[in-house]
Amino acid sequence: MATIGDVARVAGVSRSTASYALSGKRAISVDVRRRVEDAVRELGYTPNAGARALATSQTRVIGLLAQFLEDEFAPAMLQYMLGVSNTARELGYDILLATESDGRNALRRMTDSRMVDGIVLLNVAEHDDRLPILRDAPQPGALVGLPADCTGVDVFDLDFEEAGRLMVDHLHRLGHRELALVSQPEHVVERGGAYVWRLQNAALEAARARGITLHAVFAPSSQPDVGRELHALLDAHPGATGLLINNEAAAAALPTVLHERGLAAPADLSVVGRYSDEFARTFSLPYSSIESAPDRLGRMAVRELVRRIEGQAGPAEPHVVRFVSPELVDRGSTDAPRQN
Amino acid sequence: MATIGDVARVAGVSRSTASYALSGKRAISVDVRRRVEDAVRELGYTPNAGARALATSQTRVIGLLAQFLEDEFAPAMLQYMLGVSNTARELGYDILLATESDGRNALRRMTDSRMVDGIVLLNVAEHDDRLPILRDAPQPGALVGLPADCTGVDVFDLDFEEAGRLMVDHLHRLGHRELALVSQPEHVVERGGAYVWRLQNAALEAARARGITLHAVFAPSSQPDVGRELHALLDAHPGATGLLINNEAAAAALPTVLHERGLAAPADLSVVGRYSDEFARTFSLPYSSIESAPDRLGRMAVRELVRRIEGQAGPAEPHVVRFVSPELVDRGSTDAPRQN
DNA sequence: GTTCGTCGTCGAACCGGTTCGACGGGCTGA
DNA sequence: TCAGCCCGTCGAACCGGTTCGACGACGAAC
Repeated sequence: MATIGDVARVAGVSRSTASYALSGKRAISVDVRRRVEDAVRELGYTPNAGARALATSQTRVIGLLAQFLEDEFAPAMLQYMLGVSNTARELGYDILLATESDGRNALRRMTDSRMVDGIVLLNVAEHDDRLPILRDAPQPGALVGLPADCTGVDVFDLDFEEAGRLMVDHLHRLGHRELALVSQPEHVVERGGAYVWRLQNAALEAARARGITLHAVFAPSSQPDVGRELHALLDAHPGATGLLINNEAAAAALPTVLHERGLAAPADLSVVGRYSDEFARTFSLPYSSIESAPDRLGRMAVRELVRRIEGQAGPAEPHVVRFVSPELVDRGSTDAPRQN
Repeated sequence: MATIGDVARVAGVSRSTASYALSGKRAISVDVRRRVEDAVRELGYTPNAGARALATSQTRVIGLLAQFLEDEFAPAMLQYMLGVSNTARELGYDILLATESDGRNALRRMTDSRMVDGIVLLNVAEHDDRLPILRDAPQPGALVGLPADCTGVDVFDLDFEEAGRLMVDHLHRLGHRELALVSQPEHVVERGGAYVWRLQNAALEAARARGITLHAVFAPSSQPDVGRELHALLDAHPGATGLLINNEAAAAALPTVLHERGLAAPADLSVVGRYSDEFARTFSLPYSSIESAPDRLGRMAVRELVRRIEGQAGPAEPHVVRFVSPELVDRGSTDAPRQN
């Protein structure tokens, strides 16, 4: 494999001159520059990443910590990963991926050994045990998901409160007076999935403010259990005319459940979900939904992270907490409640 | 950040001694070893990955090239990635992930700059344009998917021929005499997705050998188009009593389609798919299927790759082409055809 | 005709590890 | 008692880049 020394020899210059010719950090005569470039082509020279990292303390790699937990719906996760990965590439960074369940270990490994210039954390819990480690690390970090304490990192998330209000408002405006909200399973909440609460509390608050009923339940995030839970929910609240779904697995199971009960949306039941458009397409979900914008969030996180890595963000520029406003994608699954 | 020089100073030894104490490559007195270990703990020392890579020409990173093409069903892809990633970690390797559509570029970047010790290629096409690059690279490569030319790499794939035969045999034995096979969309084939052909040809051959009819069609891999295509297929072949699905998107769409037509499996139609158990769970698919074993294939590929990286495979040990035997997971969606 | 500044290049040092050869001290065996 | 060997340690070189300071040549300004 060719080194910069080989390039220098072929071009008939010193190593440092070859380096400057390639980086452009000092003036170089056109003649020499051309000879160096020719040598690079001739030898098929590519700089050794390790050596460069050692010399510059920059790796041009971003660490991506994704956890695929038992009770998480993997296809939803994938889209965040792709948003991060594709944006990183556009900005000239590669992705070092950790999927292991012990995120703390992975994080420490990446940051301590300086394999990465920055870190993106997905699926951040309210009291995420990776955060203290990330704060102590010399590399900057960006999160997708809102923890209780945002100091020292840039944070991006959907505005789940607004999403909850939006769902309730939308159905209230159509005339619904009794709704049911299906959230992620309870242990996701216990583990610190605060977004579940954020949406649910805001929805309950909005319902109270408008004087309507909202039944809030947790449902499993695995098939086929979640289907059973949906049946139970509909049995328990025959008066509910609107369904809010903040649980990807439940959304995926709903078409079958409705079919089994001989119900149609919106004729018999209005339905609003919270998932991405891509997800809706993959699962053929015909329900209006709040776009959760995983690609956009991943993109925002990487953009800000790179800004910080490259120091365009001033040395002590304050950290950012940014919420994406929920948008309702109308797929025609809501209507005025049936009169009976 | 502490370096090995710091460790050495605190322990009162030379840098080389500290290094040997940690690597164990030379005999070290217990006293010195203890002092070095104490210093490591005290300083929180972790070796710098770039420096180590430079010195040893080993990065302990594996490059993973996954392509998420327009017409590919992403959730199916994810499972291969997880199989690779988790196995790599178990063996002490990290994953450098490339999801960009230009796999050639990503591959060249990783190998030329020596960011990785080896490469795993997912979703390998018959004449994959990444292969020539991989063969020229100094790092070993392992593939998931069977190309026309396997020289210079280790190859792992499901035995799609056997899978095709197995599907046909299974339904033939139950008494079916007219079947339909739904494959991936035609341009997946054109792009080089040879596994589509492999299964289809073997299925056609088996059908001919047994004197039964097999209608083979391509279907889109996106929702909701694939549903429409399934309806068209069932309209066109009312006499078909068995359905073979070699198309994840079609499998995901099938429950809805059957519902819409008022059909049940296996009462009205026997169904056999080809997808992973994990996939079946995610999409609540109640159909018997040939396990495509993505996690197992990913695992096998990484195992062999690491063996080769670490030189336990003899210097010129011949490369491996290994097929996973298909296994039919019975979910009760097949039965004798309805007499009418 | 000096002097000064700029341009282009080079040598050397450095980043943080690993590894080879050398070397002193203690032990063993003849 | 001395040669020879092994054990434990050290210094130096190396991996392949980048970057700093120095320096010669040349043109412009006085």
